[in-house]
Amino acid sequence: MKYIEKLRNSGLRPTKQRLQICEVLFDVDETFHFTIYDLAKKIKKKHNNKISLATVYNTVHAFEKKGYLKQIPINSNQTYFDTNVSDHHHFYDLSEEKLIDLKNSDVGPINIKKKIDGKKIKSVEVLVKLED
Amino acid sequence: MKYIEKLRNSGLRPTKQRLQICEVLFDVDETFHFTIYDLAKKIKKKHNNKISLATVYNTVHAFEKKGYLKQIPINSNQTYFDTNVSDHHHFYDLSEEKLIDLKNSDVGPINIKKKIDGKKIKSVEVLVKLED
DNA sequence: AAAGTACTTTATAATGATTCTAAACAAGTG
DNA sequence: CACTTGTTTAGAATCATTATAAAGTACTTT
Repeated sequence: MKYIEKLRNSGLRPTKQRLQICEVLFDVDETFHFTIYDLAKKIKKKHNNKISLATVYNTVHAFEKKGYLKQIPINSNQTYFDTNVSDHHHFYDLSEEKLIDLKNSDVGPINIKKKIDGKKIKSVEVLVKLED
Repeated sequence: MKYIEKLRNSGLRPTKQRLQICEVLFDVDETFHFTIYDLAKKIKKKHNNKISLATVYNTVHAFEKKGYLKQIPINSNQTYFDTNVSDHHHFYDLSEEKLIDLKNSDVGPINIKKKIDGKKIKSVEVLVKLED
Protein backbone atom coordinates (compact mmCIF):
# COMPACT_ATOMS: atom_id res chain seq x y z
CA MET A 1 0.00 0.00 0.00
CA LYS A 2 1.39 3.30 -1.11
CA TYR A 3 0.31 5.28 1.92
CA ILE A 4 1.91 3.08 4.54
CA GLU A 5 5.26 4.74 4.20
CA LYS A 6 3.78 8.20 4.08
CA LEU A 7 2.12 7.55 7.40
CA ARG A 8 5.19 5.90 8.91
CA ASN A 9 7.37 8.82 7.93
CA SER A 10 5.06 11.03 9.92
CA GLY A 11 5.13 8.88 13.00
CA LEU A 12 1.58 7.71 12.39
CA ARG A 13 0.79 4.02 12.49
CA PRO A 14 -0.78 2.81 9.28
CA THR A 15 -4.13 1.66 10.54
CA LYS A 16 -7.04 0.50 8.42
CA GLN A 17 -8.90 3.74 9.12
CA ARG A 18 -6.02 6.01 8.21
CA LEU A 19 -5.41 4.13 4.99
CA GLN A 20 -9.05 4.49 4.01
CA ILE A 21 -8.94 8.18 4.75
CA CYS A 22 -5.77 8.48 2.66
CA GLU A 23 -7.48 6.83 -0.28
CA VAL A 24 -10.37 9.23 -0.16
CA LEU A 25 -8.13 12.24 0.25
CA PHE A 26 -5.21 11.46 -2.01
CA ASP A 27 -6.28 8.79 -4.50
CA VAL A 28 -7.94 11.27 -6.81
CA ASP A 29 -6.90 13.16 -9.90
CA GLU A 30 -7.78 16.58 -8.61
CA THR A 31 -7.28 18.19 -5.27
CA PHE A 32 -10.40 19.34 -3.46
CA HIS A 33 -11.79 21.30 -0.52
CA PHE A 34 -13.77 19.67 2.24
CA THR A 35 -15.18 19.89 5.72
CA ILE A 36 -14.90 17.06 8.24
CA TYR A 37 -18.53 16.25 7.67
CA ASP A 38 -18.03 16.04 3.89
CA LEU A 39 -15.10 13.74 4.40
CA ALA A 40 -16.96 11.41 6.74
CA LYS A 41 -19.72 11.11 4.13
CA LYS A 42 -17.24 10.38 1.35
CA ILE A 43 -15.55 7.65 3.36
CA LYS A 44 -18.85 6.03 4.14
CA LYS A 45 -19.76 6.07 0.47
CA LYS A 46 -16.45 4.83 -0.90
CA HIS A 47 -15.66 2.14 1.63
CA ASN A 48 -19.16 1.37 2.75
CA ASN A 49 -18.21 1.48 6.38
CA LYS A 50 -18.33 4.15 8.99
CA ILE A 51 -15.29 5.61 10.68
CA SER A 52 -15.94 7.33 13.98
CA LEU A 53 -16.12 11.10 13.65
CA ALA A 54 -13.52 11.40 16.40
CA THR A 55 -11.10 9.39 14.28
CA VAL A 56 -11.75 11.53 11.24
CA TYR A 57 -11.02 14.65 13.29
CA ASN A 58 -7.89 13.15 14.81
CA THR A 59 -6.54 11.97 11.50
CA VAL A 60 -7.27 15.15 9.60
CA HIS A 61 -5.55 17.19 12.28
CA ALA A 62 -2.58 14.86 12.28
CA PHE A 63 -2.35 15.19 8.50
CA GLU A 64 -2.62 18.94 8.74
CA LYS A 65 0.18 19.10 11.27
CA LYS A 66 2.33 16.96 8.98
CA GLY A 67 1.59 19.20 6.01
CA TYR A 68 -0.52 16.70 4.04
CA LEU A 69 -3.53 18.98 4.32
CA LYS A 70 -4.01 22.72 4.64
CA GLN A 71 -6.61 24.60 6.57
CA ILE A 72 -8.23 27.35 4.56
CA PRO A 73 -8.70 30.65 6.39
CA ILE A 74 -12.28 31.65 5.85
CA ASN A 75 -15.13 32.69 8.04
CA SER A 76 -17.56 29.90 8.12
CA ASN A 77 -19.18 27.93 10.87
CA GLN A 78 -17.20 24.92 9.69
CA THR A 79 -13.48 24.50 9.13
CA TYR A 80 -12.46 23.95 5.53
CA PHE A 81 -9.47 21.89 4.48
CA ASP A 82 -7.67 21.62 1.17
CA THR A 83 -5.86 18.60 -0.23
CA ASN A 84 -3.88 21.00 -2.39
CA VAL A 85 -0.98 21.84 -0.13
CA SER A 86 0.95 23.80 -2.72
CA ASP A 87 1.28 27.53 -2.35
CA HIS A 88 -1.95 28.99 -3.73
CA HIS A 89 -4.99 31.09 -2.93
CA HIS A 90 -8.77 31.03 -3.04
CA PHE A 91 -11.88 32.63 -4.37
CA TYR A 92 -14.85 32.34 -2.09
CA ASP A 93 -18.17 32.59 -3.87
CA LEU A 94 -20.39 34.20 -1.27
CA SER A 95 -23.72 33.36 -2.84
CA GLU A 96 -22.92 29.71 -3.47
CA GLU A 97 -20.67 29.35 -0.40
CA LYS A 98 -18.10 27.58 -2.52
CA LEU A 99 -14.31 27.74 -2.65
CA ILE A 100 -12.43 27.90 -5.93
CA ASP A 101 -8.68 27.52 -6.30
CA LEU A 102 -6.62 30.46 -7.44
CA LYS A 103 -3.27 29.31 -8.70
CA ASN A 104 -0.27 31.20 -7.51
CA SER A 105 0.34 32.25 -11.09
CA ASP A 106 -3.15 33.79 -11.22
CA VAL A 107 -2.11 36.27 -8.57
CA GLY A 108 0.68 38.73 -9.10
CA PRO A 109 3.60 38.50 -6.68
CA ILE A 110 2.74 39.68 -3.20
CA ASN A 111 5.21 41.90 -1.51
CA ILE A 112 4.85 42.23 2.25
CA LYS A 113 6.81 45.35 3.14
CA LYS A 114 6.22 45.43 6.86
CA LYS A 115 8.36 43.28 9.15
CA ILE A 116 7.63 42.20 12.70
CA ASP A 117 10.70 41.82 14.90
CA GLY A 118 11.52 38.27 15.87
CA LYS A 119 8.83 36.78 13.64
CA LYS A 120 9.09 35.22 10.26
CA ILE A 121 6.48 34.75 7.62
CA LYS A 122 5.09 31.25 7.51
CA SER A 123 2.50 31.74 4.80
CA VAL A 124 0.75 34.38 2.74
CA GLU A 125 -2.82 33.56 1.86
CA VAL A 126 -5.18 35.59 -0.28
CA LEU A 127 -8.94 35.23 -0.05
CA VAL A 128 -10.91 36.88 -2.84
CA LYS A 129 -14.60 37.16 -2.05
CA LEU A 130 -16.95 37.02 -5.01
CA GLU A 131 -20.47 38.38 -5.33
CA ASP A 132 -22.98 38.23 -8.16
CA MET B 1 -25.74 61.80 20.11
CA LYS B 2 -23.48 61.34 17.17
CA TYR B 3 -24.40 57.73 16.47
CA ILE B 4 -28.15 58.24 16.26
CA GLU B 5 -28.06 59.37 12.69
CA LYS B 6 -25.60 56.68 11.68
CA LEU B 7 -28.00 54.06 12.96
CA ARG B 8 -31.06 55.73 11.47
CA ASN B 9 -29.44 55.92 8.08
CA SER B 10 -29.03 52.19 8.20
CA GLY B 11 -32.60 51.49 9.18
CA LEU B 12 -31.58 50.55 12.71
CA ARG B 13 -33.43 52.12 15.60
CA PRO B 14 -31.10 53.96 17.94
CA THR B 15 -31.66 52.05 21.13
CA LYS B 16 -29.76 52.46 24.38
CA GLN B 17 -27.94 49.16 23.78
CA ARG B 18 -26.88 50.00 20.25
CA LEU B 19 -25.62 53.41 21.30
CA GLN B 20 -23.55 51.88 24.07
CA ILE B 21 -22.10 49.36 21.66
CA CYS B 22 -21.30 52.17 19.24
CA GLU B 23 -19.41 54.03 21.93
CA VAL B 24 -17.29 51.04 22.76
CA LEU B 25 -16.63 50.26 19.12
CA PHE B 26 -16.20 53.67 17.56
CA ASP B 27 -15.45 56.19 20.32
CA VAL B 28 -11.78 55.30 20.41
CA ASP B 29 -8.66 56.69 18.81
CA GLU B 30 -7.50 53.46 17.28
CA THR B 31 -9.36 50.72 15.52
CA PHE B 32 -9.16 47.26 17.06
CA HIS B 33 -9.93 43.58 16.61
CA PHE B 34 -12.34 41.73 18.83
CA THR B 35 -14.48 38.69 19.41
CA ILE B 36 -18.07 38.89 20.59
CA TYR B 37 -16.97 37.78 24.02
CA ASP B 38 -14.30 40.51 24.20
CA LEU B 39 -16.87 43.08 23.21
CA ALA B 40 -19.39 41.98 25.81
CA LYS B 41 -16.69 42.32 28.48
CA LYS B 42 -15.70 45.78 27.29
CA ILE B 43 -19.28 47.00 27.37
CA LYS B 44 -19.76 45.69 30.86
CA LYS B 45 -16.61 47.46 31.98
CA LYS B 46 -17.25 50.78 30.28
CA HIS B 47 -20.95 51.17 30.99
CA ASN B 48 -21.16 49.03 34.06
CA ASN B 49 -24.19 47.22 32.82
CA LYS B 50 -24.70 44.01 31.01
CA ILE B 51 -26.14 43.73 27.53
CA SER B 52 -27.53 40.33 26.63
CA LEU B 53 -25.15 38.28 24.52
CA ALA B 54 -27.92 37.78 21.98
CA THR B 55 -28.13 41.54 21.54
CA VAL B 56 -24.40 41.85 21.11
CA TYR B 57 -24.51 39.18 18.40
CA ASN B 58 -27.48 40.79 16.68
CA THR B 59 -25.98 44.23 16.73
CA VAL B 60 -22.53 43.20 15.59
CA HIS B 61 -24.03 41.30 12.70
CA ALA B 62 -26.25 44.23 11.79
CA PHE B 63 -23.22 46.53 11.85
CA GLU B 64 -21.25 44.10 9.75
CA LYS B 65 -24.01 43.95 7.17
CA LYS B 66 -24.07 47.75 7.05
CA GLY B 67 -20.31 47.92 6.62
CA TYR B 68 -19.52 49.41 10.02
CA LEU B 69 -17.52 46.33 10.95
CA LYS B 70 -15.57 43.75 9.03
CA GLN B 71 -15.22 40.07 9.72
CA ILE B 72 -11.65 38.87 9.53
CA PRO B 73 -11.12 35.61 7.67
CA ILE B 74 -9.04 33.45 9.94
CA ASN B 75 -9.29 29.96 11.28
CA SER B 76 -10.13 30.18 14.89
CA ASN B 77 -12.84 28.75 17.04
CA GLN B 78 -14.17 32.26 17.48
CA THR B 79 -15.10 34.83 14.88
CA TYR B 80 -12.95 37.94 14.81
CA PHE B 81 -14.19 41.39 13.84
CA ASP B 82 -12.35 44.56 12.97
CA THR B 83 -13.49 48.12 13.55
CA ASN B 84 -11.12 49.15 10.79
CA VAL B 85 -13.32 48.84 7.73
CA SER B 86 -10.83 50.38 5.34
CA ASP B 87 -9.19 48.20 2.75
CA HIS B 88 -6.32 46.48 4.55
CA HIS B 89 -4.85 43.15 5.54
CA HIS B 90 -3.59 41.21 8.55
CA PHE B 91 -0.71 39.45 10.12
CA TYR B 92 -1.69 36.59 12.37
CA ASP B 93 0.89 35.77 14.98
CA LEU B 94 0.47 32.04 15.44
CA SER B 95 2.31 31.71 18.72
CA GLU B 96 0.55 34.61 20.42
CA GLU B 97 -2.74 34.13 18.57
CA LYS B 98 -2.89 37.83 17.88
CA LEU B 99 -3.93 39.85 14.86
CA ILE B 100 -1.89 42.82 13.65
CA ASP B 101 -3.02 45.28 10.99
CA LEU B 102 -1.17 45.43 7.71
CA LYS B 103 -1.87 48.68 5.95
CA ASN B 104 -2.72 48.47 2.30
CA SER B 105 0.44 50.42 1.56
CA ASP B 106 2.47 47.72 3.36
CA VAL B 107 1.41 45.23 0.74
CA GLY B 108 2.26 45.67 -2.90
CA PRO B 109 -0.69 45.89 -5.28
CA ILE B 110 -2.48 42.59 -5.71
CA ASN B 111 -3.38 41.64 -9.21
CA ILE B 112 -6.01 38.92 -9.55
CA LYS B 113 -5.65 37.66 -13.11
CA LYS B 114 -8.33 35.00 -13.10
CA LYS B 115 -11.96 35.97 -13.67
CA ILE B 116 -15.08 33.99 -12.85
CA ASP B 117 -17.99 34.51 -15.23
CA GLY B 118 -20.91 36.37 -13.77
CA LYS B 119 -19.14 37.15 -10.53
CA LYS B 120 -17.42 40.27 -9.40
CA ILE B 121 -14.76 40.74 -6.78
CA LYS B 122 -16.11 42.06 -3.52
CA SER B 123 -12.91 42.04 -1.52
CA VAL B 124 -9.33 40.86 -1.57
CA GLU B 125 -7.93 39.95 1.81
CA VAL B 126 -4.43 38.83 2.63
CA LEU B 127 -3.60 36.88 5.76
CA VAL B 128 0.09 36.59 6.58
CA LYS B 129 0.81 33.96 9.20
CA LEU B 130 3.79 34.61 11.42
CA GLU B 131 5.90 32.13 13.36
CA ASP B 132 8.83 32.62 15.71
C1' DA C 1 4.46 -16.66 18.76
C1' DA C 2 3.39 -14.92 23.43
C1' DA C 3 3.66 -10.94 26.37
C1' DG C 4 4.06 -6.30 27.12
C1' DT C 5 3.73 -1.43 25.71
C1' DA C 6 2.24 2.24 23.38
C1' DC C 7 -0.76 4.02 20.15
C1' DT C 8 -5.65 4.04 18.05
C1' DT C 9 -10.36 3.76 17.61
C1' DT C 10 -14.76 4.22 19.28
C1' DA C 11 -19.19 5.70 21.31
C1' DT C 12 -20.58 8.91 24.15
C1' DA C 13 -20.36 12.89 26.98
C1' DA C 14 -18.79 17.54 27.48
C1' DT C 15 -17.75 22.05 25.81
C1' DG C 16 -18.29 26.34 23.72
C1' DA C 17 -19.68 29.51 20.16
C1' DT C 18 -23.58 30.83 17.92
C1' DT C 19 -28.55 30.96 16.80
C1' DC C 20 -33.39 30.47 17.97
C1' DT C 21 -37.61 31.42 20.65
C1' DA C 22 -41.20 33.75 22.46
C1' DA C 23 -42.39 36.92 25.90
C1' DA C 24 -41.60 41.61 27.72
C1' DC C 25 -40.34 46.04 26.24
C1' DA C 26 -39.24 50.34 23.68
C1' DA C 27 -39.46 53.23 19.57
C1' DG C 28 -41.85 55.32 15.81
C1' DT C 29 -46.33 56.90 13.79
C1' DG C 30 -50.87 58.83 13.47
C1' DC D 1 -52.70 57.93 23.71
C1' DA D 2 -53.30 53.75 20.86
C1' DC D 3 -51.15 51.00 17.58
C1' DT D 4 -47.74 48.76 14.95
C1' DT D 5 -43.30 47.29 14.41
C1' DG D 6 -38.69 46.60 15.82
C1' DT D 7 -35.71 45.26 19.82
C1' DT D 8 -34.03 43.10 23.94
C1' DT D 9 -33.75 39.37 26.87
C1' DA D 10 -32.96 34.92 29.33
C1' DG D 11 -32.86 30.67 28.44
C1' DA D 12 -33.20 26.74 25.39
C1' DA D 13 -31.57 24.61 21.25
C1' DT D 14 -28.14 23.65 17.83
C1' DC D 15 -23.99 22.36 15.86
C1' DA D 16 -19.02 21.84 15.30
C1' DT D 17 -15.40 20.33 17.79
C1' DT D 18 -12.82 18.22 21.72
C1' DA D 19 -12.31 15.24 25.74
C1' DT D 20 -12.88 10.71 28.01
C1' DA D 21 -12.00 6.24 29.04
C1' DA D 22 -12.68 1.60 27.72
C1' DA D 23 -11.81 -1.82 24.09
C1' DG D 24 -8.95 -2.86 20.25
C1' DT D 25 -4.77 -3.00 17.29
C1' DA D 26 0.13 -2.38 16.00
C1' DC D 27 4.73 -2.81 17.19
C1' DT D 28 8.63 -4.54 20.08
C1' DT D 29 10.87 -7.64 23.00
C1' DT D 30 11.42 -11.81 24.38
